[in-house]
Amino acid sequence: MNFKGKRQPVTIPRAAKTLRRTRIQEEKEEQILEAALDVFSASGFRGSTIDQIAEVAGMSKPNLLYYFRTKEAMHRALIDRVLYTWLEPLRAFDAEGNPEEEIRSYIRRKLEMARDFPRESRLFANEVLQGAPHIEDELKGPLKELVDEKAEVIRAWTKSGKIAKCDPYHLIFSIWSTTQHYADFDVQVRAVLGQEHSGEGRFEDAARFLEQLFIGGLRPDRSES
Amino acid sequence: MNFKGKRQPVTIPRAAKTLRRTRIQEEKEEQILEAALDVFSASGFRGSTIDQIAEVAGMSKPNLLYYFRTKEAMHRALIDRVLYTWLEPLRAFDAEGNPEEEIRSYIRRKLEMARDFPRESRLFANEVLQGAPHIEDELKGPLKELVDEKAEVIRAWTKSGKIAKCDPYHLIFSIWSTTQHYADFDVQVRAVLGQEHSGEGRFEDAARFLEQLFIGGLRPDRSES
DNA sequence: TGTAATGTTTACCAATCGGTCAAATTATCC
DNA sequence: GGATAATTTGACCGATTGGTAAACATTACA
Repeated sequence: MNFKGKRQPVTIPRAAKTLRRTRIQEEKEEQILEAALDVFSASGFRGSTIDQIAEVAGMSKPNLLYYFRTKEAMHRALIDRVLYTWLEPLRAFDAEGNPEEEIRSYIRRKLEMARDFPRESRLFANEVLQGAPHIEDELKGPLKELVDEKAEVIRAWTKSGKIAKCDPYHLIFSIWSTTQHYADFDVQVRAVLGQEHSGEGRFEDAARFLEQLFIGGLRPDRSES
Repeated sequence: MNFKGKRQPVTIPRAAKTLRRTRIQEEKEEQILEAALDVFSASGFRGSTIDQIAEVAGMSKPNLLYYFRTKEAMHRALIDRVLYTWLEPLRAFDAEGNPEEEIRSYIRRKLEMARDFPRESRLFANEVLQGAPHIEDELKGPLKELVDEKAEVIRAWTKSGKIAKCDPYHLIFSIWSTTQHYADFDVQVRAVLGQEHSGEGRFEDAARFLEQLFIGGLRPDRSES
């Protein structure tokens, strides 16, 4: 009551007094981010509206804005929450493991994520495709560092002859693009395969092909001059 | 003067009297589509505004709408114009050619398109990513037919043992995704590679890697049980 | 050169956008 | 149960959206 002015929404004080966090807050923010994921992943940031998100979340627009003060804040919260999870498979890439097996399981994992979390994949795809205006820092920071680290691992493998000599960065790009394709371009994949091949077997087929491609393509057998 | 009502914009009569088509029409429509490509490819359909396009095109909004009556009409005209060109590389896939060489040059061509026409790539990527609401018919029609045809060619190659046994559809998907990645996710690629590797050599590196990957991965050498 | 067709612009519209406000409602805690 | 803080809502705001109307300017062509 010190100031007659506006009471601050909860998401701001949260930083100040970290202790208090209502059950309702927990639930509603969850609800909102879930809806936001639906909408942002389907239309991109600019193409999405707060009203859409509110409708999907089943609450009024001002109510949304009570928890997240702006559309940007929603998007940011979503990105932050999803990014860590999204990089998990790459983080699991183990320098000590068997190269062939590591690559194989990385492909598997990425493909599973494309199957099980297509909205998350599309969220990033939309963002990056449109110039990554909101996640540039994440790309140049944490992402680059992680990739640099893993590229070094791969380079070591190539040097010791465990896999064919190749550019580790482009290898990683290729695994990303081929696997995420099944989430991001799902409509196209379905359209081309037709109904007959659009069942769940689709992902098994893709996994088999990609393993064959990458394992075969990286086999150190012959000298690739 | 027969009707006092609105004069029809040119793009409609065009269908009726195909003969007349002004020099100005030619130029302005070109100008508009060029600007529209800029904007749509950067923000997707829903995220783009007519005002943006008008500004890029250097003309007033009503003037744009004189040539294309709606935002949708612009988008459609753009899609129609670009689609044929975009499928050209796949169309060039030759059943009679040497499999290894055909695949190699298909990769090259797709990669060149990603480098030289990134906006076109992103235009489609945006559209497909957001559920292809405007090009569903094209995907299920012309695209599917072309892919079916070329998949048959590849299948013949695998059966005759010229390349390793593999799913032709997923092979095509993989070539699409890996090559278009360099256009669609350009920002990410740059961010990860850093400035030092973001020069023109980038595409040469990518080409080398992808050829190695696909040629190696499809070599029929050993029996892939 | 005149005039009809074509092209361009200013002013405007209703709908929707992101976001605010104050009042009303509900949960929390003593 | 009452005070207090947290939550929710309807009404609203200025800016922007896609698109229109009609006056005005230019071009093509006889």
